[in-house]
Amino acid sequence: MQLYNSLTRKKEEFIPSRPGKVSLYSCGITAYDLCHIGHARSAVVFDVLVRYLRSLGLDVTFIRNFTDVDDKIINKAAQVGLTSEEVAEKYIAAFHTDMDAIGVQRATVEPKATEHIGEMIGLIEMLIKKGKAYATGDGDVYFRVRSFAEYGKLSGRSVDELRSGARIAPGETKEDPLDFALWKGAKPGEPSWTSPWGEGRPGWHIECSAMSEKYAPLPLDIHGGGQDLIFPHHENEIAQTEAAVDGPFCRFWVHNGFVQVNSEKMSKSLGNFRTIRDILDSYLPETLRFFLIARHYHSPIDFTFEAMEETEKNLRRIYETLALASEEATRDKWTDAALPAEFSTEFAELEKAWKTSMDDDLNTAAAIGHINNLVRLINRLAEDKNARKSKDAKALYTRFLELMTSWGAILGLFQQQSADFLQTLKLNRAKRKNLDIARIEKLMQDRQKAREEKDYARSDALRDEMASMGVTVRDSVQGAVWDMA
RNA sequence: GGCGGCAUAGCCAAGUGGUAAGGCAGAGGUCUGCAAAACCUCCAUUCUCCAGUUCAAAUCUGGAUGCCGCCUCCA
Repeated sequence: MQLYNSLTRKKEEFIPSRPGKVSLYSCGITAYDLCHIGHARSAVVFDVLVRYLRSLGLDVTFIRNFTDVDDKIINKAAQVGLTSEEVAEKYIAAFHTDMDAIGVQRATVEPKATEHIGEMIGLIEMLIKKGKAYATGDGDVYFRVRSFAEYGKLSGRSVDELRSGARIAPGETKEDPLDFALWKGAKPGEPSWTSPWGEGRPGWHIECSAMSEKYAPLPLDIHGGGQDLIFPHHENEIAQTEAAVDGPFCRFWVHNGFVQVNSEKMSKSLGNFRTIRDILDSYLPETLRFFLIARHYHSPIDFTFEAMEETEKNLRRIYETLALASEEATRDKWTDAALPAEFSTEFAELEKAWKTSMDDDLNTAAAIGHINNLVRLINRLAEDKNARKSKDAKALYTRFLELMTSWGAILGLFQQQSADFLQTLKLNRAKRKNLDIARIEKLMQDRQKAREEKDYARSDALRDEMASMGVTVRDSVQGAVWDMA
């Protein structure tokens, strides 16, 4: 498959360096608050990538770390009267709860920074020995940016450009304003570990260098994260690891785009920060997941409730067709009537197109487009009075259900029983619209009675009453059902 | 100021040289007691604008305009 590599700025054929095996490291969260939908997007994107690579028969070692020692955690701990460990533990648990809800699978390894202090110290010592880092004497250790000639190759910046903006803050003892901390001397009350430079704690960037190297042979095949991590975090990881091991750190850098809210960057200061839990209060987890992968992972996406409503309608349409296909496929009698050739021809084309899209830089947006086309094809088949009952139609219904199951297992969608899902979705929407379900059920019964008595004036009046509540009624052979437009 | 990205229908959104996927909304039709759902037809001679390369450009090049991100913590 082709993947867009941020390092080379072009799409490249992805071939694992070790046949059949893939190492993928993705930057996880700093555990100091609830995850927002930006975290959800990043997690979902790499979850789909891992699932897809595995579906290709590759043995993927997926590493997603937790930063559990950091200024933000320390601040939060002081604010709420917990220890840093307690804060980190609480939000790691919240991460798992929320990510489980939206179908993000656990990584192969989920290392925590505090469990790898020894590895980090080892790496820092190696960098000092090579002249790439220096201790200041007051407990801090810095990476000597100018000593790494290729610094800036990922973010497209030159050291000279960066220098013009950087300053040494008062009290800092860096040699150069660009140098970044590998180790920070302990301040009173902060979590700290014993090191050759005294009590202290690691800098942020060194964690990922130490943990990726520990759990995967270098170079990594893929390193992922949000686009905002390109500079300085990923740039610094490259500098640290490559300076230490004198070899390449990672072959493919894959970065997901941002989630914006109403076209603005999501931030706490703007007050448009949306946690996963906020969204799941109103929408089903699968709707959020579908929203996140219905656009290409590389583009910024704009979160709006209108977009969620549209996504939900598309998802419902797909599940309606899954329900239809399941029902059609269980028909008792099948005929020998010939199926018009275009059904199977188009079906085969769409099946191929799905894989082509996924192979093209994980283009889930296009892949979902093909699923929608397949949905229409199945609906059209089920509309055809002759074709729908033919043995060939049975084969297509069955194949459709199989494909949706296997594709859905990659996308993390369409895994529920369609009837259950549709019922759950209906109740979810009814709740969101504050509908009185008991009253609707009563109106439905009254209307059914009126219809049986062929009192259409009354049944239509009852339907109008429901329509004014936003409820639509559908009559079928099995009886009347209600839903919302 | 420096670096990078984006600009496709009413809205969302695929499409990186061969003549515009898909979703939502909308119009007409089939079906239906009437509806709804589904299906069929229609809905961008055109991809922000200008110039260029090419037999051929939404796709490549140059320029203009607009929007966004990063350069400080950030998925």
